[in-house]
Amino acid sequence: MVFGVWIQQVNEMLEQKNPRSKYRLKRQSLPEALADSLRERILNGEFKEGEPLVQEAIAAEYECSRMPVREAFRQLEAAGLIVSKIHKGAVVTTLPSEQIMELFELRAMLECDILTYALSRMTDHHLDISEQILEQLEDAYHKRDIAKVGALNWEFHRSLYVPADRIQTLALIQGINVQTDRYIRLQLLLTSAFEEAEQDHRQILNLCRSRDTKVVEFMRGHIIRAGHNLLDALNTRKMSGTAV
Amino acid sequence: MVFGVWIQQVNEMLEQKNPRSKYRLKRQSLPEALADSLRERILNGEFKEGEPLVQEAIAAEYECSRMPVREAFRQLEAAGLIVSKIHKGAVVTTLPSEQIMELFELRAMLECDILTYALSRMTDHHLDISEQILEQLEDAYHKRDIAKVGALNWEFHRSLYVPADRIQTLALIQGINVQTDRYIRLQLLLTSAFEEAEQDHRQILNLCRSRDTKVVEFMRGHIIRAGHNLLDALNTRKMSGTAV
DNA sequence: CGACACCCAACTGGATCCAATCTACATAAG
DNA sequence: CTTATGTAGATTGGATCCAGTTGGGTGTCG
Repeated sequence: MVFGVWIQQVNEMLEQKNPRSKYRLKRQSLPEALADSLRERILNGEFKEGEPLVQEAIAAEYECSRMPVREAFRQLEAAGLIVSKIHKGAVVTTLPSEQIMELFELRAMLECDILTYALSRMTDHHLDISEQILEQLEDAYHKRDIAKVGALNWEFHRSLYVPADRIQTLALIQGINVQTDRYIRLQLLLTSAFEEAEQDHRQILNLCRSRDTKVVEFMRGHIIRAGHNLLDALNTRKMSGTAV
Repeated sequence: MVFGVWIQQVNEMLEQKNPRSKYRLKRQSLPEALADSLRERILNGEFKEGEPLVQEAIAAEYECSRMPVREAFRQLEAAGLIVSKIHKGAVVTTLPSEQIMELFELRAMLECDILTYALSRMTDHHLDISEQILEQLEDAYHKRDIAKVGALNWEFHRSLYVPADRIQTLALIQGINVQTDRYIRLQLLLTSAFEEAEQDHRQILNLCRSRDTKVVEFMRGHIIRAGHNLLDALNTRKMSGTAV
């Protein structure tokens, strides 16, 4: 299970609720920082599917020894981003398309569930924050900043779920989103199908503002459609024989 | 997210489907073996909630250096069984009861979903395997072998879901089950409420044999009830002031 | 008597070194 | 010419060593 580390993050977020000290400095060990950086690079497609990750090369890049790299690899492996075989090294995970769709279906199920909880607990303050994120997201999208769009897309979804106060569910969803993000960012490169998602987001926020329970089913459609669009994009890419 | 490592396991299982070589020797590195062993010990309650895990002590126990221990810790942390703070070491995770119930609710949702997929694909062969596991489970239960009951309980559930061929979902469920197992085993020590679950299991298997879709809702009740029973047991224990 | 500073022991974090294993290429036998 | 085998380079796995941080205990000063 990939979500232990997210639980910790979520917990840290929630600790901020009672802001005994306003300033929290985030301290992370080198392996964690490395894992963050490598995760981002995988998500951005810098390391492509099936590409081997060599410990020594990474260590050299970050100017550290191989040890923290090894620990970071364990984290990424637990997150499902890489698989490592004994004495043969690590490679970036490759998912068959059925499993990609399965991930989107899982997201649909879990995110609809948590959204139901969240809807009745949302305050206007929550919604303002979501709107703020959405504006940043739209901005990033128009600037074609893929990495930022990927990150903010999740931030927006997440902001809608926080009021539910369902820590385990949120951690689980975050773990799945990390995986789907890879493909969403890939899709952003390939197609312009994200336009549609942009409009969905506005609609979702509006429905939330009026506390309309129809938003749950709309969200399900939003996620499932995103999955289908992605698979279409991947298939046409495969058809046209473009290299990864 | 905790489920990357499970995905690998599940994939290895499925690889056996095309048995190019009948004999597969499982080779795991020391960190993996350590993680397995430590996970089992945490699940069995040998390391209790909040108890610190000292790298050096573990390393001495297993007669190895601290390095594989550190990597094993990363895995356990990703699985949500321990949390480690920088320069302060690792402690066994403590979950508030709302989060425990949340885990059971997640299981209910995910396991019902996958069971729906599995039901239409089950063969008699699958069911025979499940029955076999169930018999072992009943046997272990009558012998009061807590660890074995915990493991076989999951094996039984799992065997019902395998036909669904939903790898990601199964991996996710497995990750959650690892966490709930801790408390299920604790409950086995405290109460005799598992009798009820035993009968449930027979009922579930019978409904599966007749491919009755009512089994899905029955499963939901089975899991949710297990969660409630567990919380009751935990509360009465807390009331009576018994130490962990 | 209490508060603050300092110091020391225990532990974790990271680097370097050595051993085990895999891959690829070359070489030899059929 | 094909296939099997042996060997060298590369890469991972594990152990040992050193540095940095934490927390508690002691001593000193107000």
